[in-house]
Amino acid sequence: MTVKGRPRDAAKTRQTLLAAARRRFAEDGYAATTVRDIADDAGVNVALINRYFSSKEGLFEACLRAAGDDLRRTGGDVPLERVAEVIAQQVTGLAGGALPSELVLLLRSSGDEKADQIRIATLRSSSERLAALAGWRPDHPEADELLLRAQVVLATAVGISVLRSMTRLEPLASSSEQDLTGPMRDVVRSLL
Amino acid sequence: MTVKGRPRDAAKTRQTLLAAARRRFAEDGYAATTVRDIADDAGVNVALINRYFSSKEGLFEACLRAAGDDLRRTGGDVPLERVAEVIAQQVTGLAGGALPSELVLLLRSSGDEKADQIRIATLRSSSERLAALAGWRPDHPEADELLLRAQVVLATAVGISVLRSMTRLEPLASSSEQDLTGPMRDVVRSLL
DNA sequence: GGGCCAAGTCAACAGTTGTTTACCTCACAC
DNA sequence: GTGTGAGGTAAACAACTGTTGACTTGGCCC
Repeated sequence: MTVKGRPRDAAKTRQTLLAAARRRFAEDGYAATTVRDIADDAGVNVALINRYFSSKEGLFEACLRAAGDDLRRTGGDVPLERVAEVIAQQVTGLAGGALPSELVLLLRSSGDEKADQIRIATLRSSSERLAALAGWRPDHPEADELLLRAQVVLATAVGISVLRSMTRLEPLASSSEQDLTGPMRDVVRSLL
Repeated sequence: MTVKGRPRDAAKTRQTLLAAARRRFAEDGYAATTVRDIADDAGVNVALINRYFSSKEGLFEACLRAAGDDLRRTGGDVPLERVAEVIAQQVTGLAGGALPSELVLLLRSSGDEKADQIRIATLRSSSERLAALAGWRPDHPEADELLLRAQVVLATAVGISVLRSMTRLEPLASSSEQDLTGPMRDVVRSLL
């Protein structure tokens, strides 16, 4: 039942599956998402998940890796003064197209060890890059305190993303990038 | 196979199940948690879940209600100056005994409509109480902006709880109530 | 002390899940 | 044209899940 007009293309099919999986995993979580859901969204046969990603776990790890890459791309050396607006943009999801914020997916857990390592490595590097903008260096005497503050900034971004995607808490859920830039600027200024 | 020494006591069994469920649902999420897991943790037969809570969904709703009640108890009229330390206490889990922070459970979703209503009602009242401390009134001209700022404070608390419980991001994951009070005070001051 | 009912147990059910296996079919090289 | 291999499909599997109904057991009242 190959879709007419779309030729057989392994790479494209793989990417379609990955995109569908990222959305499902981010929105519904790992356990609540069925491989059949993902395959149906992608308009593709279930068995192809195991063919291209070995297992549901493998697909999930690929999603985490992709989200981590996107996040690294987004935060590629931004000056401290613009951090607030980049975060506001990130959490409102205007960054990566129609996909929900990568931060939400990064928090989903499958219970698998390898997936956990990807997740934590991504979050750690994010918080360190953030701290570095405020002068953080690993060997600085009060390094931990500054890193903790950067992680609280990250936590704010995570919290907003999560509240926006898992609840309909108004006015936060419908707030625009512009609405959030002001508050975020205050948070960043007060912490870093 | 009733445990020797523990007499038959419906109320106690119900509470034991509820406590086990709250921990499991908060730590692993709704879909990843099995009713058999909960029953085993509670040292009780699986069928009792359906007897006392009608269904897995019913048990989950009871958990959300209980977490909401605890949260309301915690935040019972605190002056604005002490909000930061109460939040620091809440997210480090020192408040409700050995249970993980209620905020994490409040974010777990089962896909059920009724559960979603409980969740959002709790979060909404929390953010409104927070905003009210900063002078918020529903009919005030810039009510929405202030409420949004209060929800960003709530988001910070949620983000910290989530990052602490779902990752081992250091130094945030091992930070103490004292470590977090300073940063939280800065956040609250800058937003409210 | 014997009945009675709530508290707790057990086994089986029907549906769903991730995964595998054998099979089909399209596009292209020759 | 025809064979060939990669891309895609279908059906079945075994394990697991929430739920149910018939059953047993313990403690209290008369």
